[in-house]
Amino acid sequence: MSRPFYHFENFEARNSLGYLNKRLFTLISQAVEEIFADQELSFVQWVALVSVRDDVADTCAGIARHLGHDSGATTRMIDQLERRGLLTRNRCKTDRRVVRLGLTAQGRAVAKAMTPRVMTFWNAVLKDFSHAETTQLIALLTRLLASMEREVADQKNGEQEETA
Amino acid sequence: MSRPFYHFENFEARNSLGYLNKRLFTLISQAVEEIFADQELSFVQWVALVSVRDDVADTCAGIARHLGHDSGATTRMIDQLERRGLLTRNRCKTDRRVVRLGLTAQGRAVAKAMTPRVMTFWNAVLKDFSHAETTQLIALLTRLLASMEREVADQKNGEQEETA
DNA sequence: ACAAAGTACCTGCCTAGGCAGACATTGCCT
DNA sequence: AGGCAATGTCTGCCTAGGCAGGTACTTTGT
Repeated sequence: MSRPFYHFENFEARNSLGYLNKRLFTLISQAVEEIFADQELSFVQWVALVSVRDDVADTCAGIARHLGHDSGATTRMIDQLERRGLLTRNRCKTDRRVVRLGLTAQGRAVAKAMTPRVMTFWNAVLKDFSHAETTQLIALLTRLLASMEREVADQKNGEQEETA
Repeated sequence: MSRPFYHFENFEARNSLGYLNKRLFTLISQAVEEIFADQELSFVQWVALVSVRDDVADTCAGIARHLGHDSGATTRMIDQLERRGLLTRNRCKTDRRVVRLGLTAQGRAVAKAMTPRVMTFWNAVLKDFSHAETTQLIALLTRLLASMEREVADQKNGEQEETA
């Protein structure tokens, strides 16, 4: 364990990863919802669509894990995508608990049409960043994410030991 | 404008700032709410408290801007903090639209008691990061935030021109 | 073979935050 | 002075997501 980074002198909002992340999340959400507004598609719905297309997740539970969401909320989100004909549900034959998701032709078309919009948006936001800087930012965030996942897992284990 | 960073080959979830930020936000929220659970305090309530204490914002509207939140939601959040005796509302004498916020002794105590918890948490998450890396991550995120704010402002101006 | 635990899905309930609208007050501009 | 936009605050209404519970199914352990 290295010397702690935060201490009472340097710990303030502008300097805090929590605050920066929260603020970024709010702004990104607003901007991205704007991008999808004419398709009445939300950011998480788009992530769900792309996840299914790219075989990252093909079940409700998988998408919920991927997004770090509640499985109940995910069911309802998928309901909407299904109702609008962007994807289909199919009860799995070999494991009858599972409902497998698949894109419809329309779902595929929407995902394809939206991708360049999102890319253009991000390239505009990143226009003053060198590729090296962007790459490094992504690398650091990826490490932070992994570290957070470990931390949350540890918290959970701690609780289980307490109750045991 | 530099060469665009994202193109069809490298644009995927694990690589996307939007996805990374969203995922981090979810995990950070869970972890931080956990930290405050015994005080029945949420992350945004804590930010509000600290904002008032440090003179970053002393009105509902100011806190709403600071957090990038809706002013209606902020009113209700402040209601809770007031009801629990952590801060007070005072109608401003010179500008009678404004309600000035101030911490109570209890609010000050809570803010003081929570700070080390949050610091400890972040230091644990960052234990595998050198100070140089953390500093750079914060710097990059700060630049990204500024860039996002410009982008959102531009979007808004664009809309206004359309309707005009 | 069978009980127990775990997993996937779905449903009601609750809360936080966004949006639109109302009101009071202030500042600006003619 | 008088109209009018802008600001701060607050209130209903709506939606998304968390939580708890219930059912169906599968896996694991005895």
